[in-house]
Amino acid sequence: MAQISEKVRTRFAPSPTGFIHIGNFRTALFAYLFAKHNNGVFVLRVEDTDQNRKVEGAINVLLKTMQTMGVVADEGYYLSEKNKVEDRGNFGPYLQSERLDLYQKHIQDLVEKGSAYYCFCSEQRLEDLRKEQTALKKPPMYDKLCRGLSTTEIAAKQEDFVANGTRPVVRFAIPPEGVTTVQDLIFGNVEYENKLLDDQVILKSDGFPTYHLAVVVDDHYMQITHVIRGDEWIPSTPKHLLLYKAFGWEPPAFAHVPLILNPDKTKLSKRQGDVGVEDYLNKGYLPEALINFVAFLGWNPKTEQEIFSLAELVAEFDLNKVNKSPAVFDINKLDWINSKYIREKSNSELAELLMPYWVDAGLIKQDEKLAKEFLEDIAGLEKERLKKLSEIGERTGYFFAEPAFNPELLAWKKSTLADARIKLSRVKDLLSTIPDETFANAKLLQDALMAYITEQGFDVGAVLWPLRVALTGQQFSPGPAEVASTIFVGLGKEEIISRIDKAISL
RNA sequence: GGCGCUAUCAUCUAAUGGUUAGGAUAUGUGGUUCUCAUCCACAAAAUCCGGGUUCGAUUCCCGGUAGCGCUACCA
Repeated sequence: MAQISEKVRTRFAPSPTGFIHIGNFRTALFAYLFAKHNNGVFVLRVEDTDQNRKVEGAINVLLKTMQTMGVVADEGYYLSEKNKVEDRGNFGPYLQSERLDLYQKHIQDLVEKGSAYYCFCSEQRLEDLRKEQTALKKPPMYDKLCRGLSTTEIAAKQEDFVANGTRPVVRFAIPPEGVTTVQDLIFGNVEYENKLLDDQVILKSDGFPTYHLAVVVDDHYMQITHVIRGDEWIPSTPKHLLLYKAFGWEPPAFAHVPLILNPDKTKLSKRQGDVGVEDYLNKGYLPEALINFVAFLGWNPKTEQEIFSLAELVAEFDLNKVNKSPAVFDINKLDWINSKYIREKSNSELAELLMPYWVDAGLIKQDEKLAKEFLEDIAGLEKERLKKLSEIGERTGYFFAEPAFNPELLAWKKSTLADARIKLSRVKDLLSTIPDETFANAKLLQDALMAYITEQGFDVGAVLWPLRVALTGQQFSPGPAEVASTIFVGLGKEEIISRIDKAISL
């Protein structure tokens, strides 16, 4: 067991697949929070033992995502200031494919101790065996055929393999009897009968170790004190424990985190929407919102506070408060949290965040220079309406191009189109008497408008509705004074007058 | 098939051997309002089923059911 005085070391060990699954990210976040809460170290190591699944440039993407999320490793891989993949720490290399010698040495060690053995069975035999077992409704397991091979038999088979240019795999010899108990910080004790555990392959024929061997060796040498990982690993944990025992090592503490589910309660998968952290980032969910949301899937502080910064999470996080039951990923709640964070941004921060989405929507050209003030004003108007950044395009098109709309829309529900036109021309007259300083301030402009409406004894809606539609072409939008003031700032008073003229003559 | 895990409103969850089972999101209604959004108020909404233990079980135990995970030379 980990001593209290020992420095906590946790790790995130993704495979380089090119994106970070939201469930993996949450696990990484928990590992990070736990380490930081205990003044420990958070390590990032890359598990690339499956050469078939290797994706070019994946580590870069991975680190970039971690960095924008603000969850950066103290040790292992990180992204340098020049966006280069670098590593740091005393327990490297942090890429498993660069640690092959270490694994092979330990596998050899196990073979010599009799805790592991060469297996010469062909894939065909293994497949047939599995089919047969399944047909008989028996659990598919390796039948340990090679476990009893004599030294001379092994030598002979080795020779055949060498002649064919192939290599045998190595399997871990599970003790035939006894019970292995996983003591999990979240799930409690889970018992497994050894005889039900399969003799797992630990060295593949391509010379790479499997996950099971590599994870144990690495966690040991990297001095990981708490293995925090997804709960799909619980069933393999007894094998890992037995491996620690075979090596004569003290195992770390384990904390398995429950899964994240689709709304239909299946394991969160690509088929039912986005699963990559990158996907959500691209849609305009803010990193802090994503972190806040994901942290609350399976964990909560047991108070009524729901909005937490990363620093607050570090202060509050406690593995004891992690639930055992899986949680459904509820996009509505994410939207709500995201909109809360959007509202907390300053107009200028928000305008900057919004820029790529305006470009994306074709409203602003890549290197087009627009008045900062204009964009900030627009950002301010939309701030409390946006659920995610990507919505900005469809909401603000009228600021960048004259709106086209059906004239019928000009008619307020309690009035008529003809009346709308009359009101618009009256408003136009009024606006020509209003000084620029008033235009520049939405509040003052609103006051001026209201004063006029009251003085004339008009219905408020009979004036504001058509004016708003004339300016925006939209059924729903921010108020006319706010919009007019923003148009004034970005496009000038003439644009306002021209839109009103246009609406009158439509 | 085997092994394992899980089970409170639609969703995220709180709480408890005795409570009107609490909050949040989403939903609905009303207020504010030219519209939308915000904001405010209100409403509807849950302890999977069956046994046991107990004066009393949503809570503890057992069984069932359901869901999920694992069952690879993938992680």
